[in-house]
Parts: sequence; structure tokens; C-alpha cells
Amino acid sequence: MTTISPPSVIDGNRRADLIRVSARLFRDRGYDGTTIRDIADAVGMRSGSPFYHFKSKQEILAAVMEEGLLSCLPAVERIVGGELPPRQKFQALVRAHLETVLAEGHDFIPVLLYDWRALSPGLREGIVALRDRYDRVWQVAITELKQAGLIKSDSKVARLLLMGAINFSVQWYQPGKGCTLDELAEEAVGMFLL
Amino acid sequence: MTTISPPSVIDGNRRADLIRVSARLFRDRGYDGTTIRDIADAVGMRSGSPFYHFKSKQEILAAVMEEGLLSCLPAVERIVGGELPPRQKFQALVRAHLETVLAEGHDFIPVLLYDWRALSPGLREGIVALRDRYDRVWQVAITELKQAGLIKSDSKVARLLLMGAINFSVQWYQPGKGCTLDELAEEAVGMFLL
DNA sequence: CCTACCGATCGGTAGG
DNA sequence: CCTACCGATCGGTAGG
Repeated sequence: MTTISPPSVIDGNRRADLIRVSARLFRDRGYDGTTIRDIADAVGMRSGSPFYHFKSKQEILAAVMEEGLLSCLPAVERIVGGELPPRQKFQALVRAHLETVLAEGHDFIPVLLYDWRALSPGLREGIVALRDRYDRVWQVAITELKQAGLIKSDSKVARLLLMGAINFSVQWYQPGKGCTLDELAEEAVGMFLL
Repeated sequence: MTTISPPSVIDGNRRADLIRVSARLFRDRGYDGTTIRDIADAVGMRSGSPFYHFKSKQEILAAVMEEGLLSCLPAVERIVGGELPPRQKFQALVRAHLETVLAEGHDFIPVLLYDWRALSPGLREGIVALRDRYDRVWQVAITELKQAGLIKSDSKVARLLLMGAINFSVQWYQPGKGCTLDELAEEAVGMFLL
């Protein structure tokens, strides 16, 4: 009796490997600073082989961003759909967001934040739809804060300023140096809420 | 009588031209997405000629960032050194900062924000010194806000969150669409201050 | 500042 | 998924 793994599963593993190491390399060196050869080396392939799994380098970038959004959406949607009181709900949302942006090994969303411009317009559409879903979760949370009197404005600009403050931490936060993610979440919530 | 412009002046003009068009191109397409040929074309030179003015493409990038910081530092230092009451002083600082980040033709600081990673470590030192000066201005302003009871914390993290919220607008703000810079400054100040 | 050019690198492909 | 390769592009330089 032979044990044969279905090709689709093998392919799925290698494809997932490529996405994961590409995320790390893109995060560290940027999309343009990473070559197909870097990616192939990191998974133990030859330089032409990634194109067996992806049509182009651009499609790897799109896959990294899509993977990042798909894997972090359920958590934030569960938080905002849950029953916590407004302040605690917002704190949980900020904490979850910080996790996806700053935690070690979480390279997907930083790639989205750093290299959005590098993604060709044709491939942006699908990612934009997921980004919109993510933004909508935040808008709902902020509206609840407004209704609870914890914030002055729940405008779109208010949301962009809030998310910007947190997203920009990707440019300065260093894990293990300075504050922890819990402390950062607490300071952020303390600063933004009345 | 021949009129001969001193070479240093000619060089100064052409060098300034190169910095200006490079800032615009870097802002629009990114450092890696801009070639020396793009830059040369934009000022009407042949592709090898920018290297008469700069030793490398990297040095052009450094010059863009340095120029941006040097030209915006006096304004913010004057504001913070001035006599406005804390809230108005902060509003003026935010407004000035938004100008350097979002106003049309102000491409230098966006390049700093977008392509910091593209600058080689050896060239970062001089720019870091100027960035530190800029950050110090903000820290002073925030400390004054704290003393006036207009903000909860004047920690470094508080400053980074504030500046992040505003800096991130470079990724979403579109001149002429949505709010004006004045409105944006007002909303930001309203959101951050108690 | 131009002409003419080079060496290196890069994304991608044909064929197996 | 590998081998072997290509065409294009790019930063940079020598010599004037």
C-alpha cells in the first residue's frame, strides 16, 4: 500500500512556504529589495521554480497581502461583534491590531503597509475589498465609542487618524525594546478616549 | 564684456533641479521605482550626467531628505519657540506639519516617510540628526500641553502615536478631495486634546 | 555635461 | 520542480 500525498496538498504546502518566507523578506528588505532568487533560496528551490507556483513576483506580493488580511479579519470581527463594553471592546481591538502589525513572525500586514504602492493596480482590487472589510470593523467600533460618549468624533477622518497612529508604529516599534504590546495598547486607548 | 556665471552657481541650480525633480519622482514611484534615466530626462540631461552632481543615486535620496528637513525645521522651531497659548501653538504645529507632508509640491518629507528603509545605513546618520531635531520640537510642544492639562501623557510613546496619526495621512489624504488641511488640523487637534 | 559603454542583476521562460 | 538561458534594464564610469 503506497502513501501518495495528493499533488494539490504538496503544492499547497510549498505555496504556503513561499508566501511565508516572502512575507518575511518583503518586510525586512521591501518588495523591490527582494529578488526571486532570495525567495527561492529561502525555501530551498532554484531561482526559476517559484514561477511554477505563481505567475509573477507581483502575484506573490498580492498573495502575501491577501493572506495577512484573511488571517486577521476573523479575530477583529469576533471582537467587534462581541458583547464587551465599548471601552474594553476598543482596547481589545487595538490590542489585536497591534498583534498583527508588530508581533514577531507577523509580517503580512507590515508588507501591506510598507509596500502598497508596489502592488500593480490590477492586483489591488481584490485586496482593496478585504481592506474595506477591515476598515468597516473599525468604523463600527468607533461609532459605538461615539455613542458611549468616549470619543468626540466618529468621522472617517477620525478613524483614519486613529488607525494611522497605530499603523505607524510599524516604523518605530521594536519588540523587546521599550514597552510591551499590552502597554502600548493601554497608552493608545488612554490617549484616544476621553 | 562676457557674462560668465560662476560654475558654482550653475552647479547649484542644476543640483537643486535634480533634487527637486527627484523628490517628485521618488514620491510618486518610490526610490526603487525611479531610475537615474527618469531623473535625467526630467531635467533634460543624458543618463550619465546626474553623476556629475552626485556620486550615486543614494546620495540623491539623502539630499532629498536633508533638503526636506532643513526647509521645514525653521517654521516649526519658530512656532514652538513662540508665545502662542498651548492649544493654539499645538494647532499651528500640526498645521505646519500637515503642510510639509501633504501640500502639493512638498514631496521631500513624504519621501522620507515612504523610503526611509531605502537609504543606506551609512547615509542615515546625517538625516537622523535632523530628524532628532524635528522630534525634539514636538516633544517640547507636547510637554507644554501636558503642563497645561490638555493631554494625558507626554511620554515618547504619546509623541510617536500623535506624529504617526498625522504622518500616516500621507497614505490616504488627497488634496482637493475630502477635507482641507485646515479642517484636518482642527479635527486632529480636537481628537488628541482633552 | 555628453558619448559610448560595461558588468551585473533581474524577472521570467522553454523544455524536460 | 530543475537546467539552462534570454532579453531588458539598471547604476555607474572613462574619456573627452
